[in-house]
Amino acid sequence: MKNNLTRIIIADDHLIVRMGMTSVISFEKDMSIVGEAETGLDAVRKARQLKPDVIIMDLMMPEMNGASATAAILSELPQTKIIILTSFTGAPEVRQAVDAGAVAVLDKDSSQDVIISAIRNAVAGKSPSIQLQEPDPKPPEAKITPRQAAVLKLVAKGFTNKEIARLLNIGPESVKEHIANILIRLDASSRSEAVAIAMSEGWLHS
Amino acid sequence: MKNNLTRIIIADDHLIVRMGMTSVISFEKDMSIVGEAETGLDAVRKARQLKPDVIIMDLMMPEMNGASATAAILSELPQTKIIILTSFTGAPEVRQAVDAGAVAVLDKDSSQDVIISAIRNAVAGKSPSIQLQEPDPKPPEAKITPRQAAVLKLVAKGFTNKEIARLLNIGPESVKEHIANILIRLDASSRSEAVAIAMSEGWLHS
DNA sequence: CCGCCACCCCCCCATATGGGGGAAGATGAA
DNA sequence: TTCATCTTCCCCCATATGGGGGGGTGGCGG
Repeated sequence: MKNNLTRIIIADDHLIVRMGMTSVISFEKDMSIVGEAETGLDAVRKARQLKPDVIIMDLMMPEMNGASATAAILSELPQTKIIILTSFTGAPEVRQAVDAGAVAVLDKDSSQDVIISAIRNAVAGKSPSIQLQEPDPKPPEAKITPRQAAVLKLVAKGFTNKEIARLLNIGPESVKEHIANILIRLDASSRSEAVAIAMSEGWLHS
Repeated sequence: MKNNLTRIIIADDHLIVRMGMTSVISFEKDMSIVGEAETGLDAVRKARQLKPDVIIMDLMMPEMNGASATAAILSELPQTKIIILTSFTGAPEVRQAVDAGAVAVLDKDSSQDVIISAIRNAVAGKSPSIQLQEPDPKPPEAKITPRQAAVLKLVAKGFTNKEIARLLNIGPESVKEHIANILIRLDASSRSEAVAIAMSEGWLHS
């Protein structure tokens, strides 16, 4: 590592988060925040102007979300290391951002050490921090089986058992079976409550 | 105002937010952060120990949400000034927190000046910052009526129409009517889908 | 090997649900 | 006032749902 500073842009619509990030990074002598952005679009513009080494990017921002901004920036400045900052490493947008080329995913709960080392790993070219969101790829599976999850997703879309049966190419009785087991596992008394539980746990969506 | 420091607790599950808040407040010589909490329950305990003048409280926290924590703390230490910090001033929990006695609501986007003056207003007994969340009080009501929302919440808990009828002191036929209207308004084909839609829109929860 | 579990299918039946119709009061806007 | 909307309640009926029983397959680990 040369004596160069690691130049960082922090993109987040919350002032507090930007302040916090600045505060965290200010302890590191080899890092410097060269710019801030409040929206995804803003991040793209600032990246073009400042050509930073690292961008710490929030997922949920006005105008353009973090995943889209990541894709846009990397198409122009492919050497930029983009670290996604989110409060929800299980969110579906996280996968999009990673697919778009983000090198790491950081939970907003992360300790100072984790944040700093994620930045260092990013500039060093290592990107093992993506697994941060892999540890729990299937919390649903811990509670319900893949097949049950598939059924539940269709239930959430309002399909009847018969329709679900046709969509999954199984008999309606099997769908009943699956739903009965889902109700037991989730301790729900109806498919509606099961949907509510699953959504509040963040399963479903796709 | 005496020469006393304003003693502040910051309650937020995100380290970054706590760092940011600390950073913002560190510029003010008459304010001091005496404690941090990562959950609502933690906030209650810390408040009991430290008896701060002001608590800056996030709404969305593990174990206990900010609104409940606000109520719990004020029941014990009514003189405490609690300022709600949220990324979503339109959220339904905001109203609960205000009802529970929070003196102000701050958006996480707020500038340093706004945050600091909100704290000063709080300790001075003025609380004009609550109107921040009035602009859009009822996004759900735009789609479904209050009564329908009440019914839908109970549907999400798995109650049958009959049970909902008893809980709301109305006839089961009325519940059917409400649900039928909900299905029309949300363009859903079953109560399960209605629950899924409502939850994905962020209405429900409470 | 055998038990366990996911997955599939079939029967039964009581109840819940969704959809159709109509009606009435209360409120508030046109 | 008339009109729309919300709320409450009533009738009808076909279907979906939830719960119970039974059966079968295949895989995985003790």
